[in-house]
Amino acid sequence: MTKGRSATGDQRRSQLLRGVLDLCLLSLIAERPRYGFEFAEALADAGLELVSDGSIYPLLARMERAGLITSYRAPSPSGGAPRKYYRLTDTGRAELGRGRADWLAFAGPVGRILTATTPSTGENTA
Amino acid sequence: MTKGRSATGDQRRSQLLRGVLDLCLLSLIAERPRYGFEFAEALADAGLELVSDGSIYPLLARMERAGLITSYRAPSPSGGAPRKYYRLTDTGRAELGRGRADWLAFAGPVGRILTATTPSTGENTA
DNA sequence: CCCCATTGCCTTGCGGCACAAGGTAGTCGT
DNA sequence: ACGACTACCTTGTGCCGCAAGGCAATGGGG
Repeated sequence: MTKGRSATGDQRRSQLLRGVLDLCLLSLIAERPRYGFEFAEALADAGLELVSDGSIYPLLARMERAGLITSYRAPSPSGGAPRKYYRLTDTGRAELGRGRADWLAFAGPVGRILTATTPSTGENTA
Repeated sequence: MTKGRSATGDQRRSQLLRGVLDLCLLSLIAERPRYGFEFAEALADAGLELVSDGSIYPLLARMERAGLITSYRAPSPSGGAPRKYYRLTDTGRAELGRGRADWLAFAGPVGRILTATTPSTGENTA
């Protein structure tokens, strides 16, 4: 119990990921070609430890179908099944640009709303 | 002619709202008691013009059922149907505090991922 | 008085998506 | 051969924002 995130916290994080997880993957691919297992690790490195591969693979498939990314296979250097690497298309790069703008246009106002109030736990003057 | 936002952009914004819309409402209520119609307006003022009342009322009902807020009715000063005002409970205030922390712990890493990449592939969007 | 515009609240059906759990396949050490 | 590990993919579930539409109360005009 000490270690785990609260159930409600986990649930909120799941919801928060929506609409932005695809952009994160796109952004990570933009740096260099990546394969599935890498993403969860990279996201955890960035501070988002919660993303399960059951969310990532379907999303990658969707994005490939949408023409945002392409894939190719390569043998795993560490032994095991071959990896499936993804890289960006021009369409994907454009989408990433739009998405970044959308995120900024969203996170700004939200942050303002959430911090604009007096965050005191004191009594309200109702 | 499109009226400004693209369909895909609207959809992303819908997804982005998840997990944070309840916190925004909570935060707005924390300032002072509010009624339904006010929220869409307040969110638009903050820069989020997209939220429809079909999202807000069910959410308010859910939060009331969860014990985060309470409601009372008061006649409308501008004529028309009576308003239903909401105010925070202690539980709601606690949830708001937790939510703010969750948001910060989420928005930070995401912003870092989305801006950390070197957009070296070709042009720079300066 | 009746009608209707305005204000305000609520419901239904829909669709997208993260997730948990489980399954498949390739490679290696023993 | 067998298990362990790496890696990829699928299914079922539940949440929640949204569009569209409907109900209730108030007040003004014909």
